Amino acid sequence: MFDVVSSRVNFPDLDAEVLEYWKEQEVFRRSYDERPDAPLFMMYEGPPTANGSPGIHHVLARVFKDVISRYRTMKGCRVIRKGGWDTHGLPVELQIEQELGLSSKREIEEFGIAEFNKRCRESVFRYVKDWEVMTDRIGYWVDMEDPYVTLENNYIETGWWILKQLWDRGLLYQDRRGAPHCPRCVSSLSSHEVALGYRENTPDPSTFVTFEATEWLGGSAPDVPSYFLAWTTTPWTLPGNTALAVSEDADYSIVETTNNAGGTIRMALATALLEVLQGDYTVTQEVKGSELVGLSYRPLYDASKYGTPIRQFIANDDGQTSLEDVDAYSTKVVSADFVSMDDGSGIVHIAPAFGDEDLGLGREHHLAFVQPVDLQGVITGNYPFAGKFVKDADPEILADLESRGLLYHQGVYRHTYPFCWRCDTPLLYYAKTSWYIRTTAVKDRLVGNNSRINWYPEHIREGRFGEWLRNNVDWAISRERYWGTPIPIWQCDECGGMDCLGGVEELSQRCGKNLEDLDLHRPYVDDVTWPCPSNACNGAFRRIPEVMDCWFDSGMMPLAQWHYPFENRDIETDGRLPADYICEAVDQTRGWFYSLHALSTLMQDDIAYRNVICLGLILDGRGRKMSKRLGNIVEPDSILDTHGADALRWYLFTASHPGEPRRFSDRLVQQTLRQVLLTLWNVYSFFTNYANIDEFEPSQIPADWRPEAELDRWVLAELNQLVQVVDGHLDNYNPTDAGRRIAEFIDTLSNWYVRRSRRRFWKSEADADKLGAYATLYRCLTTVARLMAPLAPFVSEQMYRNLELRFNPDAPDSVHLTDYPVADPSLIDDAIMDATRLAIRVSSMGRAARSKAGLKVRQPLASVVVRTRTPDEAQYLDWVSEQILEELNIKTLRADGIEQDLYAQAQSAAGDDGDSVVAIDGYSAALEAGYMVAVDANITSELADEGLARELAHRIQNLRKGARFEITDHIVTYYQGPGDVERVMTGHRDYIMQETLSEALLSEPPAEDARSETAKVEGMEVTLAVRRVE
RNA sequence: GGGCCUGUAGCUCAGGCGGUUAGAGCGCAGUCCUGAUAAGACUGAGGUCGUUGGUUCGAGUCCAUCCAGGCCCA
Repeated sequence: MFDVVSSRVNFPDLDAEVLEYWKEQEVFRRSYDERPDAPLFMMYEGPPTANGSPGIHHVLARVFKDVISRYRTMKGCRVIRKGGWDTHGLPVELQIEQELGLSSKREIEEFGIAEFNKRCRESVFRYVKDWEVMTDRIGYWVDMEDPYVTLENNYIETGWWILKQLWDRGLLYQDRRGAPHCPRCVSSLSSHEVALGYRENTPDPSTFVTFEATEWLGGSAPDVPSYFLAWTTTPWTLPGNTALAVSEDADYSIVETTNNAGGTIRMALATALLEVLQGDYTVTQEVKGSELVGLSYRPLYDASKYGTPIRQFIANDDGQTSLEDVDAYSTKVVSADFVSMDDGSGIVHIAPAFGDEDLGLGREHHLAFVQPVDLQGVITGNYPFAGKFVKDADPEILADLESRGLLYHQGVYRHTYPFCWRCDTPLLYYAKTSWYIRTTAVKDRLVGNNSRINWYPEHIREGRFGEWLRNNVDWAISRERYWGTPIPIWQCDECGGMDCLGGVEELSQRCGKNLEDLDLHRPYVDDVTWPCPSNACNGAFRRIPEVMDCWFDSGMMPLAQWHYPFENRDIETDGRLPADYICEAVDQTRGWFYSLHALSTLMQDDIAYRNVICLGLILDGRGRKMSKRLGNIVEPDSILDTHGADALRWYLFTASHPGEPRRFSDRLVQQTLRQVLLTLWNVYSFFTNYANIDEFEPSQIPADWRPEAELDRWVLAELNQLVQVVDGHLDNYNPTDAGRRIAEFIDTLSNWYVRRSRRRFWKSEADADKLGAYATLYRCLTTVARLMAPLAPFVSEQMYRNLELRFNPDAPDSVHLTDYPVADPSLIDDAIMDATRLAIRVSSMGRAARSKAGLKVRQPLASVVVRTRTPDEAQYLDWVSEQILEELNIKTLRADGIEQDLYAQAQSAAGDDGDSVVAIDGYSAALEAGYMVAVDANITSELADEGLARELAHRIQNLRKGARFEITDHIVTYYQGPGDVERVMTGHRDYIMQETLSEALLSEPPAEDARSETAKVEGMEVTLAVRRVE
């Protein structure tokens, strides 16, 4: 006997039962422990930061990771999926800063780095429990008992080893760059972090400033005051100006105009941008940018007069440049290729201490370097506006220039500007030293290796990711912060000598102490020092203060999760490198996808992953991005508690293709549940109910059984084709189309196979046809359960256990330990699939024809005429006529040539209206795409009686149902009504008794204990009643 | 400003190489069917397939332009 399956199912309860079963049976562990020789399939878990509760977008990534892993397991692989936690980084620090009420680095240091980092460490695991519960609940199988954790010493040590390799190869270097800098956090931000904080329509001063020329075209000093007109949105950088840049090939104009005081002046600016001039002017000369190059001008603020040190880029012997102190500086016009002719004046103010392009230009032309702003964004020196925060200094600088007649024009410019995503402070571009990995050295390999990665969707490879790689710049890996992997570089505080350490043992040797038990984090690692080994030097080696970008942490997980090379050296060859599969959302293109790719190209010159699904964003029901700020984040819990995990998973898989953004709402999940899972469940419930009544058991199916009945052959053809298609889709990392195809099959199975086969299950005799029906439906259900197991692991497990495991103690304990179904091509028969599709279509049209003519299906009709489009189809029609006649409740299918005639009549009656139903010649005819189905609208009294008999049987059935009788209960039926009822009850006695399991039809008032109902039936008042026979 | 993606019914989505009258589900209105079904069937309303051009005998599909939205980057 099968377990009784109620059609009322509570999926969340079912989930809990299955989870319990998996736990008892240790199914997940066994899915890899019990197949030591199976080929490996590596899934890398992109580590989440557990410093917040998981949201629905985390569920999305996790179920996509899971579905492929489960599929590969069923295909016979041993799937390694080690969990991981990302535990370092600014987000963690920010949270603790807020909790402690700290607002600057100074306050953190006063509070104490040791205690601060201790709080960071604790906070990271605060939400781990939530994550574990969610992960379990959605059926994501990942090893959470032995995860990799980026804060562990072993993990950090692998990072040190990697940096040491790069150091030895000259790929790790320190450089001064213009980097986005947050003056509140006093730290550079990575490009990834900058991206989080762009804000549109930020107003900034649009400032046109004049720089007075000390030399003019022709060489001598000008006779009238002459200026270069430059534009900036950051007046606070003007004290740092040491050059002006023009575009060599562009046209520039010298114009004559009057200044505010009414005097005549000359100005140079780009011809293309003359429109920025305010009043009347005359163009006196046109020149190329190249002719302006080399001309000198007076700085707006001569640094030597305002107490700001002056340095200058000097060429070294090795072709590099260094900054050296100088007493004075000259300022001149240089050429640069980045000068825009779209806005400004075509002459760009250059301050090497700030922008990165400016810095580059400074190096190239050996410009002076003036830095009048400190890292907190405060103006230094003795400028009139010294001591102010840069943005507050802006108006004062403008006023000062105005008073000196050097401000040509000012307005407001709205543009997109980056703010610190943590604290909303506007970022400053600030030239300072950072550590870099020279990824540009392997740029060609980055691009080349990328071509070997299978991206889903494919366009990411050459599009977003390829574009990013082709524009690769060196990776800034240092952060002037506290909670992160410390950079293992020590420097002598006297002579500046440097050393990079590649492991704890190496460090122990260097300092002469056993550091095995040292916490490798700050501040402890900062206490490790040793005397400078250089003979002439009395200094000490101290660690540089920076920690690493946490993207480096996650990018090194392929090696660090195994503590390579200190342990597990065999990962080089045993298939654990590279990953077969990773999956994250598209925002990881420049995050984890890149850091994995960059590090494996640098370290192994190989790809880090073979296949990657890049998920689109998950949007709310109105199509907006989910964010804490908008408060539209959907909590997975409420969805899981109402609809269960499979419904949520199924929805996420099938709603749209992985790369597309997807809208999410409770309603859509519920729709999925009803349409797919509930439909399947009801087929399953139907099957088990009747199988139990008939005492059918799987062992009754002969080993060499083949389907004979048309319906069976058809549905098994569909099933085997489904297996082929679904297997292909999953093999191709496409759960979306796999799920959609399964859903289609479930719909067909329920609404045609079972619908048309019901009588075969009901009938009392146990013949070969009935066994065939059971064997067929059994096979469909068990196969579908396995097919959908990777997508909907809970319901498929439940079905598997009841349908298969229960009867076969030798079967694997879980559907997830079974083999994925393999199609039997010999059962795939295109002809029968086409024929049945025709039957479904004709039936649909027949229903339309009946409906239009008011002929309800319960009323039998004499005949139907069908016109098909091709002779092949006429053949098929013959084949499936029985299905059609039964479905439409019609006696005969006429195929005596009448169809052509009727079709012509119907067409002319329909006129221009292509698809329609028309009444012609006693028929009601439906037309559609060249087909016609015409039903005979004539109802003889004999047919009418038969219809009434069915109507009465139907009413009796409803009474049975209302009285909650078992399907197999026998009854006595009472009836009272006019002569028509009496006649039909007598004339169709056998039919009605058989349909309703009545032992007697009594024309008398019902017994007291009978369930009774009086109603109008086709205009007649009829009383019907049923009583169960014990 | 640059790159990538997306625009098909009120909503969510299908529409292999261009080819009869562009489809499904949900929702709405109505009718019907049902002893598996919280389901299902039928009818109806709802589409200038984002715009404008082009290629073609023929374009939702191919090309170009523009518009709108999204993501990423400046």
